[in-house]
This record gives sequence, C-alpha cells and structure tokens, in this order.
Amino acid sequence: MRLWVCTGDRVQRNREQTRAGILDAVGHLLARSGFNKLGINAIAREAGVDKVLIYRYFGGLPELLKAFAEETDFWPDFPELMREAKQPLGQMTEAERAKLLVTAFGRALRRRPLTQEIMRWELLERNELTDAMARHREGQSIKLFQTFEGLEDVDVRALASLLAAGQTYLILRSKTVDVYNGLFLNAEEDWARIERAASFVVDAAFAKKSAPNKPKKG
Amino acid sequence: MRLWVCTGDRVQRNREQTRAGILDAVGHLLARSGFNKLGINAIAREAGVDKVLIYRYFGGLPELLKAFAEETDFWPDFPELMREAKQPLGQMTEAERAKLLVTAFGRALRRRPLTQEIMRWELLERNELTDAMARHREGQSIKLFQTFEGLEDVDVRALASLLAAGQTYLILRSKTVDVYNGLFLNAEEDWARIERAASFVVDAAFAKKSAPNKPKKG
DNA sequence: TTGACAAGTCACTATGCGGTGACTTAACAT
DNA sequence: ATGTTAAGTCACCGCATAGTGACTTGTCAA
Repeated sequence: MRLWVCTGDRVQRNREQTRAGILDAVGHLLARSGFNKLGINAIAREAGVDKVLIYRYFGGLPELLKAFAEETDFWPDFPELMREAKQPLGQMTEAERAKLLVTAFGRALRRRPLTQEIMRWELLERNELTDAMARHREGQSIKLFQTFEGLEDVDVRALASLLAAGQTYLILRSKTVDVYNGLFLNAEEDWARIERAASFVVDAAFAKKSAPNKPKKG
Repeated sequence: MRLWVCTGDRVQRNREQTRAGILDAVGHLLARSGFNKLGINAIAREAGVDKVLIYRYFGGLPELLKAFAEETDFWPDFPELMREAKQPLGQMTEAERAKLLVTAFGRALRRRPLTQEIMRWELLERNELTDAMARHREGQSIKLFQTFEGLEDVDVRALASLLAAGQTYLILRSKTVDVYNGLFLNAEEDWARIERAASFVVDAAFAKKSAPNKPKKG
C-alpha cells in the first residue's frame, strides 16, 4: 500500500507518472512544432523534468520515440474506417464500399494531427522508426485494397494510390497554406468537394468494369 | 580591362564569382541534405568561403535564399509542360491536352529535385519565402486549369487538385521510401502506371461531359 | 609605385544541443 | 527510527551553430 504525497496535482516522485509526463510532452511538442524542433532538451523542458530521466527511463531519443509510437493510435484500422458507414456493409455495393473506404481514409487522417506530423517527417528523413511505421501502413493498405483487385480493366493499385496520396498531400499541405489550386484546404465545404471528386473516380473505375466494351491495355 | 589571376580554375578574389559560388553551394546542399541541414556554416563550408562573406553579400540566410530562389527555375511553365506533346496542340482533343498537362506536370516535378526539396520544406514551415513561392505556383495553376472549366458535371478544380496532389505526394515520398501501396516509386514502369491512372481519371471526366445522361449533383 | 578600398581571414562571443558523472533527497521496507 | 534504493538535481563536457569586430592582403586606379 502506498500513499502519494502531492504538490498541486503532481506527484513528487513517481517513475510511472514522470514517464507518462515525458511521453505526453513528446505528443504536445510534436503537435505544436513538428519533428525538427523535437530534441532531448526541448522534451525535458516541456515535461518539466530533467533530461537525465529521459536517458534513464528510455535510453535515448530513438527509444523514446519508439515507446511513444507504440502508445498511440497513429493509423486508422479497417473497423474505424468502416464505422463511417451510414448503412450495414452488407447492403452496400462494392463501389459504395470503395468510396466509403477512400473518403473515410481522408477523414481519419484529418482527425490525426500527430500522424500528419509524422508523415511530414517521413518525407524528410528515413530511419528505423519511420521505416517501421511505413511498413505497418504498407501492410494495412495492401490488405485494404486487395478486396477490389477484381476490377479487370482498371489498375486499382495505381488509382487507389493516387487518391490516397492526393488526399494525403492536401491534408499535409493544409497546415502551412490556406489555398491550393483554388481550393480552401481548411474549409469543410471544399473538403466535401474533394471527397466528391474522389468518389467520382471510384465510380468511374467501377463503371468501366460493368461496361467491358473498352479495349484492354497490354 | 582586367586579367584574372587564377589558382587552379578558381579566381582568387572576385566578388561576383564568390557570390555565384555561394549560390551554387546552396543548390548543392539543398539537393543533398534538404532544408533542415541548411545553415550559414554549412553553406560557407560547402562553398569553401568564409561565412562572413555571406553576411556581407546577402545580409543573412533569408536574403540568400531569396536570391537563390530568384535565380532558379523552380516551377515548370506552360510552354515547358506542352513541350512533351508528340503532336501539334491544335490536332489534340481537349481530353488529350488535359492528360498531357497532368502527366507532364508529374514528369516536370520528377525532373526537379530542388523543387521537391522546397515543397518538402513548405510542408513544415511557413515563412515569407515559402509563401511567395506558393503564391507564384497558385497563380500558374489557376491559369493552367481554367481552360477546362467548361466541364459542367465535373468539379475540375477538385479533380485536378487530387491528381496533382497525388502525383506530388508520391514524388516527394519517393525520396524516403521505395514502395507505396504496392507501387515502386523509383521504377519507371510504375510511374507509367500512375500516369495511366491519372489519364484514366481525365478521360472519365471528359466522358461524363459528353454523356450528359447522368444525374447532376446539387 | 603607391595608396585606397574591398575581398578575404581569423578570432571571438553567445547560445544551443546531446550526453554524462556526481550529488541530494524522497520514498519505502525492515 | 533507520538504512537502502532509486527518483530527481546540478554542474559540467565537447561540439555545433549564428553572428560580429578586427585584421591582413590582393586588386585596381591614380
């Protein structure tokens, strides 16, 4: 049994709480200033903790980031994406499920500023951590889209990549710019336009499937 | 009249040449290590020049970057994009011109590692310089795509943004990852797949125009 | 040839970083 | 109560950065 001695609402000496505080600080700093400003000193300052504790509890910055990554839900999983559905999946056509998947992906990413920050980081640096996260997502996306591999005349991989990458770039860009090609990246109504455009593409792909009078490409 | 005294092929004292050498160093460093590693000391080292000259000739890092930006062709203009055409523009359909525009945009960006680096930077930071470059491109893209504003049932802006942004993200990502959603981002044949996917989208948009039997969305 | 000015060099400050060793002191078990 | 363990503090190192002042020396014009 243990009685915590508190000052304010902060326990004075407690490894677990300090550890958690450090991880929190990583999240705050990441969301506020991104990865370029993320260092041992800054984290220790933000957490109100001596930096030596970071080394003692985690080993160093890479291990700290690894621990941070394991405690956060960076990437939406299939069930989360499908939770956007307004009707039972069984009652939807394949095209409708595909559209749902694409738009739900964008919404999920827009909901995750931390994930966005990591993806910005991934564009600059390559290391053990970014590679691990990329691999994880790669596995998920492959699983996600292989459902629609059935479309014969359409390169589903390429098309889906274009849609996912397009939304990703627009989302990442929305942090530092207001307007892209005339679209307001921080306006809900323009995001709706983007979603409609993506849906249009999916519809076109499935329309081509059901109208097999087009020539097949080599 | 002046006779340059040279050691090797480097003039010993010449303001213009030193200035040019500094600007060159910016380009090399940028292409090699990106913006995060770009500092006064690094530039001076790369140029083989004392850093005090950077302050004397340019004022500081921001002004140096501004000077650098003004001397480089960051962004493809319309004529460059259209130079990819294999036949006279007059003999092409509107859809073909649109497809050419979209794919040529991707190729032009792939040809510009420096521009890619700047675009990565733009995702992280916002400052006077990135804003200026964004404004410049914004003006160009608006001009570029307003040719196709005629499509009634299709949100050209949103669709074009998705295609441009999609290619942009895949290109930026290709620096730090090999495979995205099963596509090999450094393989020419997979870029061809991406181009075909983009062309498919353009075709679909124009097909919708010429087949006005679809319901209009609010 | 020489004098002036600018091109280029060097030394220095202040500040920040990542990382480490030695210390104090709070918390807990006995 | 007391000793031990570990949580937390502090001072320091080496290195890099941005920025500045004072200096030397090459170049050109008179």
